[in-house]
Amino acid sequence: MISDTNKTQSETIAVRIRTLILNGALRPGQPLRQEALSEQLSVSRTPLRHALQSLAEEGLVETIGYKGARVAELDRGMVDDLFEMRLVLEPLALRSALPQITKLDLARAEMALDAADSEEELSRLSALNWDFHHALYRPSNRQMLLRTIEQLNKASALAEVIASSIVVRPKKSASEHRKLLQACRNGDEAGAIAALGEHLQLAHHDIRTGKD
Amino acid sequence: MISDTNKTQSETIAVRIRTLILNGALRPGQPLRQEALSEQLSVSRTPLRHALQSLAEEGLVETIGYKGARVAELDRGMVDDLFEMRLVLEPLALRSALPQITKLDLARAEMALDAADSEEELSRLSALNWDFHHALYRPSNRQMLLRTIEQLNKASALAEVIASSIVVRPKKSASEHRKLLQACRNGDEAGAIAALGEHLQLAHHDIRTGKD
DNA sequence: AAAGTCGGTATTGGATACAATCATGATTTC
DNA sequence: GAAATCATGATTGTATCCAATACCGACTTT
Repeated sequence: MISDTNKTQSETIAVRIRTLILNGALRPGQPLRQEALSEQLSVSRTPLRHALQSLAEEGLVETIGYKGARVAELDRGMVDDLFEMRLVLEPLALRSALPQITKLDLARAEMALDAADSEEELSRLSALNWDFHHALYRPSNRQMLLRTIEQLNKASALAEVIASSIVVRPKKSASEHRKLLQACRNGDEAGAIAALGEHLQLAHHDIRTGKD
Repeated sequence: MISDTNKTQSETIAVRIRTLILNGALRPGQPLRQEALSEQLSVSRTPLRHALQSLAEEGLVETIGYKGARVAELDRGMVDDLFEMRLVLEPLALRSALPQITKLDLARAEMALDAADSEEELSRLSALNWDFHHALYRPSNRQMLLRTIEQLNKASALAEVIASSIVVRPKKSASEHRKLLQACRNGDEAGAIAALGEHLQLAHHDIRTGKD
């Protein structure tokens, strides 16, 4: 998607750490020592700190001044918040996008679903999950809305990891996604909105039950 | 509110830059040279870059790899997004907060309003504006929701600066705020929600018309 | 013996020096 | 003469070193 030419190390490092978190290698609550991480990832502490800050603003890690950074812990209330917000914002984006959606967008969404079917790694799975949703919302051309939704999706990905609901989710998620995609193809706005709402509520439910 | 003891310079610098932006000293689109800013604020470039990154994640500045940072420019579509999101999320927070709101919260909200009446500086005004809204939403104890709303409010503050609607807004805003506060005092949920919706729509309208 | 204080160590935040990247203008080539 | 290329300057990103702060244990004092 984005050219790798401007590979500012801070960003690549942020991606790698995000991967570690979403794969469960770094568990929620675990402290992130700068020196250890920097040598493990073979970079200086400077870009590492930038990456940690980025992830902090994303909500994946919590950082306290002079004390350090930890992988974020999301309690049930936070997860409820996340999905309640997604449940009102994402239909908004979808409704705005549908009239302007192109075959290319739909193809992109389908590609993400196909790739997800044969993907095992959790971080890539959640990335593909976002690719799918993003493909459907992007035609709305509403940057601010999409930005906020993206943040919520990333945080949701962490919630799924915490809930360990990823073992069962992908299969169910796939069929829900297909149904949503089909409705979009048919230009069935009401059906698409309904499918999206269902999908989000099911995901929320599975995360809640899988949690504790 | 928060103890100043942990005054990590990055944060204090971020506050100062945010102040400069919200006061109009740094206009949207204006490039932010690291070296110039660092010597102007009497700090090294290291904490300055952290501050810029924070502001970037907040949406007040845009940063492009290896090219630099600029004060963010918000077009009409972005402003529309901001207020559409606020219009659905803030009533959510208010409704959750009202049942648990205390006299202390109401007093805090009123303090913010009183202080705003005699405040001239734009950045402090927008800070007080957020203090007021925050006081009403905080009892909901919904961290994620509040976090998102706070981001949207900060971006809205920048939008007001761009629109230069601050000259007229405060007066109107004040009465709207008073009405909202009174409804909260009376435990009138429906009235409070309505007042909040009105307030947001009026603010949105004024920013749109004042813009271009 | 308990509580508070003082010092040592580990870890983070900041300053400076260096490398990588981008932009601008001159120069060369067709 | 126009376009492409290369070199030079400006600006950002990164590494290393130093300072500030927090954590922890021993010691003193009552």
